[in-house]
Amino acid sequence: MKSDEIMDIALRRGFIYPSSEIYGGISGFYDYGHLGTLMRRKWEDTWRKHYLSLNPNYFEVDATNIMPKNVFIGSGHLENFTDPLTECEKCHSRFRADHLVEECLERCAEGLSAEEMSGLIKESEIPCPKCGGKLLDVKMFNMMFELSVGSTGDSETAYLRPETAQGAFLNFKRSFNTLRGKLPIGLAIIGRAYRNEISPRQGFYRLREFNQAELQIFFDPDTIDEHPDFEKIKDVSLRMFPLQNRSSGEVDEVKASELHKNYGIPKFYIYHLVKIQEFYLDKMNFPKELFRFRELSEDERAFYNKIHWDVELYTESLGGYKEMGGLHYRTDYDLSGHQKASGEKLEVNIEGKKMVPHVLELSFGVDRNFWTLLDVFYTDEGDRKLISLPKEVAPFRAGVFPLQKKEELENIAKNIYERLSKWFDLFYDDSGSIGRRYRRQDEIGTPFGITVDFQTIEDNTVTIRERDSMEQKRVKVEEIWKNI
RNA sequence: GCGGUCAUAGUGUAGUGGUCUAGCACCUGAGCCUUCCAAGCUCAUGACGCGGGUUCAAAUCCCGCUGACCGCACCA
Repeated sequence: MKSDEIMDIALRRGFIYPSSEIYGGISGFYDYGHLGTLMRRKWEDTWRKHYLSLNPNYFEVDATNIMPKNVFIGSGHLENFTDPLTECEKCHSRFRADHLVEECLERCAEGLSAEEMSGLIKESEIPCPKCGGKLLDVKMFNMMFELSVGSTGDSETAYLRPETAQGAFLNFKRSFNTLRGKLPIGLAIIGRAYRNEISPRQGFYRLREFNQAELQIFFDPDTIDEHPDFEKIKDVSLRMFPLQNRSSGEVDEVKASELHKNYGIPKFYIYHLVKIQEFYLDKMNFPKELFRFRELSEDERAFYNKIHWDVELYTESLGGYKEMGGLHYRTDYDLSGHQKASGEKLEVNIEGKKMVPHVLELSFGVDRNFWTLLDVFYTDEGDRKLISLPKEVAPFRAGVFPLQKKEELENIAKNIYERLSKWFDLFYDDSGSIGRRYRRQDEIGTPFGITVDFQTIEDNTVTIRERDSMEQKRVKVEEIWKNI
């Protein structure tokens, strides 16, 4: 299976490892090895460059992973991130208690406490939908990791953040002021988030501790149907998978301008769809057939997301199209929620116009994107395994090799390695045959091999070997940097 | 959480109570050879997931834990 082959390389070469492995590991947690760390950092750098350059008023900020309980009352996570579960006494199947109450009693279960739901289930004698057995008391299961901050006597309940986004909302007011009161402003956060999944499956896809890269754009809702650069992108074809295509499975290619005209999606939203697609197709080189925007139905999306399309990539090892990110129009849900819960005014005043800005969220799961790069670009040619990673995200840009282990060649090669290392991540290797060393680099996605041979001594040229074609060309040492 | 299957070097595996001081292949390291694509030769490193039990004796049988995989449920 492809996921086994990728995991094999990942473990053997140093991309990812199970966390706390020497103690037996822990489900849903992975560590990054030396190659994985290089690669993830490069993915994040590429992400930064791409999304922060969309507007001079977009910046990266950073926020803590631990936040006090009240934050999550304001954000709605304490209420909405909690699932009421009930278990069957007989067959031990577990069910969402609120869903059962809604289905069986045809009443709204929103806002009911665990006790109220237990009472309703007992009164109405709702049986186990599977075996008809008796259902036990409802227990609240919250997906957030709970912590107590401070010494036990006066400790305060806090949580590990379940998404990086909250940091941007909490810092909105100060950021807005320090960035001199302009809209739109964008606050990006790249960092860890935590969800206590009941049972994480699919290896690296659903993690309990994971990395997110998110950009929260705060804008004036009256301007949602305009974008200064819309003209430039109006003819771009977007790969859309709207709700009505669910049964056919077909992806429509729709021009940005038509998306506006025929589907009524606002221009500000469309502009960012275009930029996201550009990131995946042009920066990450994914074949366009593997990419699509998937529209979410009302019950799939969070209630506060007014418009929600997921970014999906076809990932063989994960069994089909999988969510890599999303573009969420969150309205003023977050800022208004925090304004209400904190008592702090989060509305802004621009030239006499008072408003709570609306939020467009670009949200990406870093680890999933990382895994999918390995999946999509991995090829087993039989006698050669390679990962055709785009050079921007490959852990190493090039390998530097002396053709043979001879001092006169090694000296030149080491010298090239040292000089170019200021600009590129390189890997120096002088052991084994030259072919073996090329193959080793192919397997970890290194795009180029720079080889010092006997001709180098005479005319100061080296060969540069390209990973995918295995073709070589001879260039002057001073011009290597232009060719890799 | 439940049910099923499983756990031996970095990876893939052999091993069915004593022949295990745990075999093999690939990988890795040192050396020889080698003027560009996994060649060859020599040598070397490295493993029974963790904890308990049964037994004269456990990689092997039993129990618990942890983890992986597959179903069910869960997945703002």
